[in-house]
Amino acid sequence: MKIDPSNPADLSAQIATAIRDAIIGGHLIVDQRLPSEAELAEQFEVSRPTVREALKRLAAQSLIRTQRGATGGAFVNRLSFPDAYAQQITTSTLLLSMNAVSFETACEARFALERACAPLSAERRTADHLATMRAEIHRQAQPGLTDEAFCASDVAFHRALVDGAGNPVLSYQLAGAVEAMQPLMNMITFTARDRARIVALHQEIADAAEAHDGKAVTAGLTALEAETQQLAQSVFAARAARNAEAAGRR
Amino acid sequence: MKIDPSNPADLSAQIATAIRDAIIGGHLIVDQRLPSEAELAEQFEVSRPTVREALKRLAAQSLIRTQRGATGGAFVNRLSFPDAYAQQITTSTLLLSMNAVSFETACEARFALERACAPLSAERRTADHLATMRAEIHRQAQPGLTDEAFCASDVAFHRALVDGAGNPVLSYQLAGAVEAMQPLMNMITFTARDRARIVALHQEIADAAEAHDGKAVTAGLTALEAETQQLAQSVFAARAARNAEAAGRR
DNA sequence: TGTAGATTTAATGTCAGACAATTAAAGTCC
DNA sequence: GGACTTTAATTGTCTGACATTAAATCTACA
Repeated sequence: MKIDPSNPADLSAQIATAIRDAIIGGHLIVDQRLPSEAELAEQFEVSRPTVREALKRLAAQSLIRTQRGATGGAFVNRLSFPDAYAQQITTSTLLLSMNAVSFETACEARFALERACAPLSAERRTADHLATMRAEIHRQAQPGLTDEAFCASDVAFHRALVDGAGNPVLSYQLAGAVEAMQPLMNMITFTARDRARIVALHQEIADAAEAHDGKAVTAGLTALEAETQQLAQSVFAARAARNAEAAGRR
Repeated sequence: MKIDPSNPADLSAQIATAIRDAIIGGHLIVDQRLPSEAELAEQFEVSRPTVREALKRLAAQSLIRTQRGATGGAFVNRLSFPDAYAQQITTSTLLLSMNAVSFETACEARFALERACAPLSAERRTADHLATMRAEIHRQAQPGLTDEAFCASDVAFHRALVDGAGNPVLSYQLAGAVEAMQPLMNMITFTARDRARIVALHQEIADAAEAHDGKAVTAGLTALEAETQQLAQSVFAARAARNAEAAGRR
């Protein structure tokens, strides 16, 4: 494992890449201890701070963990599902917020992916998943709920639906799609009538899931997508009109 | 923006979190320059190496980029789709390889997600996407292709299908699901007959996409999933039998 | 002999100060 | 006014040191 000192890239980036490749390539296995920082510095012929910067890069991606003390050091970390969820969500959220992705595009992607889970979830959902969905529906129907709380409950409902598919890989992939929508959804103000329509559709979906009717779950999601898209469109149109009017008065 | 020196977590981790939150929360906007390392060190009341470690953590997640020179410094980075793809793929790949996820589970998730793109792709695919799919099918039919090359072409085919949906968010989400399967697929040896069946199904899918027939694309993917699952099962069963026999001889 | 406590040791975490490399801007000369 | 030089600011890297942590080892005493 060597690095190229003539490479214009940072030494710490090169070292991080070298170690990352070793992990991905299976040369370093889970829970294996890496050489100490001093040893790595010697191996790569750089100073300890440079090695440390490389290790911090890897730690930021949950590829390694460090322990202090006599038998401490850096260890190859088993990337857990929760860690992967978290990374997936921040990446997706930032991607959407920084790239002027239209609500329409994001919403379409989200519901398309969610429909992918519908048949599996209808088949396999447990009583637990169903109970979560019902509980969230109940919360959503309460008056006086803030828009943010309503959105958060919406996310919880959909996560329960997705988790019902009993496929952790699917849940992981969907986490980003569902959670990253939340900031976009928070831009919408929901009237009581809007909420009632959404709650009714959630009810429909939960009923279909209870009846193990995958087709009906899919249909419910499609209706919910249409409802959401339409709602967003009208909210954005109203906002644009208000802005235009304000500009006219200036 | 302050940190807690009594917190047991690394100072560099705390600083990285503080800056990350500022970016996510919109207090730091894209292309904005962060204070210089020296200034950050003063603000947070830590040394420059500690600040640098924090910045490297953020750089590892593509949240910032750094420039040397007089007007250089750390800048909030616009998370590009390619960057997000790359992160998504490494995370997904590691998640699968480190967590003993069964081939069955991963395969199910992949095809479920891909079916989510089928109707959209059938509707919107351009001639370009179709051409890519045809080209990959042609490559897959060539004799003498290594298993790895066959798998790589398979991935390219499916990416073209997914990209055909014309939704970058969808493409991004799928990147992980499709690419992360490749290491698992590479564990399979394909006989000529296996390949022929897969190529035939790809042909079917491409034809359906050309005819804008979303249902047929979905059906093709479902058939391909069944084929893949069955193939994997028989390969793994054969391997297990061989191992058992070898153990018996010992 | 066994165990509780003290000591040692090896590792990461942090700091201070310095120099090198890079790059844009300011200054200078023709 | 344009080409060249100088300057200044910033990141990249190095050296050496000390602080902190936690396991392993040693020691004293019952």
